[in-house]
Amino acid sequence: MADPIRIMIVEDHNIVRQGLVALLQTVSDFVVVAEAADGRRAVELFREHQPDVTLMDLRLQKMNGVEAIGRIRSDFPLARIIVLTTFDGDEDIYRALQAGARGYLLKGMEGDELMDAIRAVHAGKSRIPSAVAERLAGRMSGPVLTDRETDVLRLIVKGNSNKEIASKLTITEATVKTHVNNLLSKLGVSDRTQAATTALQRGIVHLD
Amino acid sequence: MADPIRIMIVEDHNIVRQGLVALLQTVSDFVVVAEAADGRRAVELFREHQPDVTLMDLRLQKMNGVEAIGRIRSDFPLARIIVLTTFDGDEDIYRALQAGARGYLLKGMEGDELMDAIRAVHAGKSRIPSAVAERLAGRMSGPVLTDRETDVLRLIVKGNSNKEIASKLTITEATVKTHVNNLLSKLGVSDRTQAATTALQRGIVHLD
DNA sequence: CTCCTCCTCAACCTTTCGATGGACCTTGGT
DNA sequence: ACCAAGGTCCATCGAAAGGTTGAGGAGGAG
Repeated sequence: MADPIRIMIVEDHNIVRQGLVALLQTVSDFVVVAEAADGRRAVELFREHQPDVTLMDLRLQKMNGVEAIGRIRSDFPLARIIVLTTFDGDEDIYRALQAGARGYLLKGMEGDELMDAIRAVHAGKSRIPSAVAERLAGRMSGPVLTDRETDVLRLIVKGNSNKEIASKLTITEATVKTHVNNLLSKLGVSDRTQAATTALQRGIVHLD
Repeated sequence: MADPIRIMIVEDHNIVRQGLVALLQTVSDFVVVAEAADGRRAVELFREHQPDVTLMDLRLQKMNGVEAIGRIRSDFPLARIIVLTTFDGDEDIYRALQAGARGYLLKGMEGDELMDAIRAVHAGKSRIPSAVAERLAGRMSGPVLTDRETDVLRLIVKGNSNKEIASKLTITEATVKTHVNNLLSKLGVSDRTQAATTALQRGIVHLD
């Protein structure tokens, strides 16, 4: 038999992570060599163990999954990382793949698919389920928010008025209104409350 | 050795559920007798297997966890159910305990605590971590939204204007404004967008 | 019965939003 | 060098939202 696949698991919910470990240990050619509960620790442990495949959730303490992927890949460009998350919205999928993830799995999938994906990614392939790929395509076709618009959107979600946004970005309220207008049309909604909820739904911003 | 504790797991994410099963199987006096991926199935399987302890997530397809708990407890008042979730906000904790849950655990806790909780609840005790209990106390002290206010809040989160809300509830816009005003002061916010985001954060309503 | 809460509605006023049109500037392609 | 495009910026105006006060009816608790 070939060498086992050495796996690192990055997941902030202890019970879930321990469950994943137990699940993967039931497969003879998998061995979990490291576990991390947050992004910073993930980067450290990757350096130390250099696992064959890394399973990474995106919502993490201290450093989010996307940033952790980026840092790991900048040190180890061949790192094979699979995102394993509970669908955080189109935007997160896109950013994770941009950062260098080779696979993107949803926790709702079957354990078998997880095993397959680990083997596939370990063999140098990538693994994007069609359901995820479709969302990605949708994101591509849709309009992309500019940096400034994203700034404004983030402040809207936090409950700021246009005046407050203007103050925080040191621009006039009129300018904020322009950005808000562009946001609304790009997001396909008609007011800021809808903008906030769809931004959360699509994962463009998060509540912390 | 005593009889093993017969456990049912209700969790919509397959991978997480299978991980939990694998984790619990590592303990000799636990045996997982049923698994459900949604609330309806949970009620069916409880009838069929009548497990000693049920681990239940709250965010489920077809029937949410709170409703499933209520139905199970109406048929089996002695059912011992532990909520195992990723903190959905104060409101869900309250509703789950109201519905008859004996324990409320967060997925971020250690596996040991899960095992302890299962044994404690099986022995007829209850298990509410202090972190959860504090939030519960906070909820108690805070003002409680009326039914109508909750209706309005739900429609606000969906992005409806006051006029649209009035139409959908078949009341006048003036009345809607009254409810909105009461909502804002009860939630301690100053506009509807903040109301929407804090409602999501506190788990009073959910995005689907 | 009476008190209290909730739901309902109205009038009035102030502030905020959203829509529109146009300015300047940088960037990349011709 | 040019100009086309997109991003950021700003002003004005009508519409919507929020604040305030007041008030009537229905239903439950004491």
